[in-house]
Amino acid sequence: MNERPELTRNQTLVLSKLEGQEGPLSAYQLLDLLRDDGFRAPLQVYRALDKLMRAGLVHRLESLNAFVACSGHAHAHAGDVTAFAICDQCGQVIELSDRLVSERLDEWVSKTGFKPTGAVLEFRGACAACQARAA
Amino acid sequence: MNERPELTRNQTLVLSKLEGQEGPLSAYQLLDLLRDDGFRAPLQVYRALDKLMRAGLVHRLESLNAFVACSGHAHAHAGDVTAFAICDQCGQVIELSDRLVSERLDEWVSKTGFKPTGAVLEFRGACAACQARAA
DNA sequence: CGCAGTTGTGTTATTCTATTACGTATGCCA
DNA sequence: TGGCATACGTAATAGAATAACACAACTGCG
Ligand SMILES: [Zn+2]
Ligand SMILES: [Zn+2]
Ligand SMILES: [Zn+2]
Ligand SMILES: [Zn+2]
Repeated sequence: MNERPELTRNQTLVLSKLEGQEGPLSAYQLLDLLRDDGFRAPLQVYRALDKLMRAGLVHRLESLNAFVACSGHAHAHAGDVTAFAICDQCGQVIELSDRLVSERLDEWVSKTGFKPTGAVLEFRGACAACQARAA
Repeated sequence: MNERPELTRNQTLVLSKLEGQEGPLSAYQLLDLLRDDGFRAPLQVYRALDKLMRAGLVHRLESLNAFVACSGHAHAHAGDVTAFAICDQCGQVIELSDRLVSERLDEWVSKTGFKPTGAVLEFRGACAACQARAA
């Protein structure tokens, strides 16, 4: 479905930093992590992120102004909305995708006459591990 | 439920600008609109917005970095999640709130063990009027 | 081959968004 | 009166994203 396109050096570097990370990273955090690899300006990061997002390999978290590597198994979300559960304690992000939920949400919103083309669905709270830790 | 607290002059000014507007406004747009009323610095806007958001009178749209006056009738959303349908053509924002949808979403997310305390739900697309106009 | 079109790059500067820090004023209540 | 909470004004700074310009590499094509 979403064949991994050829990635350039910069794109590969950005993606690998995101993949080697539990939680999301901001563009400027990425920049700092990539200084040793020759990155000098924000635009180098943003351009790579842009490509990676269009390829579906990276997601942007609007409520954090940060980016995370896609964790969808075999790249599940084809057309379905993707939701994110962001733990405010440990920063971990869980990616959720479900055909049925997508359809129900679409239906709900469409009732108003609105025709959605995209959605931002981000839940904030505590992941299972952090709840256990707090108990 | 959410009795309107006493609002100060600055808070009243910010709220009235938002209420007299079809779509959302950024903090800096608000600042510009309020120069004649003596506003000089972003912080004056942000502080007022902060209070207004905590009072539930204003919402922040994460995907736009902008703010909109609450349009909930009689202040419906007490505990329920609020979703926003943002028209990318005309900028109008529709506020959606539904007990059943809230519960279903909560259920869905909770299945992973995640315990949500808040949510950002923003749909992008075209409102009914703009679809008609495009047809 | 020569050349246009596309994509990626590097650099600088600028814009837009949000917060920190510091000082002041005001009302409330012990 | 003194302490506390809330709001205010201003300046400086941090953080996020884009605009503008120039160059390199690759592709497809006449
Ligand atoms: Zn994904
Ligand atoms: Zn956690
Ligand atoms: Zn509302
Ligand atoms: Zn519209």
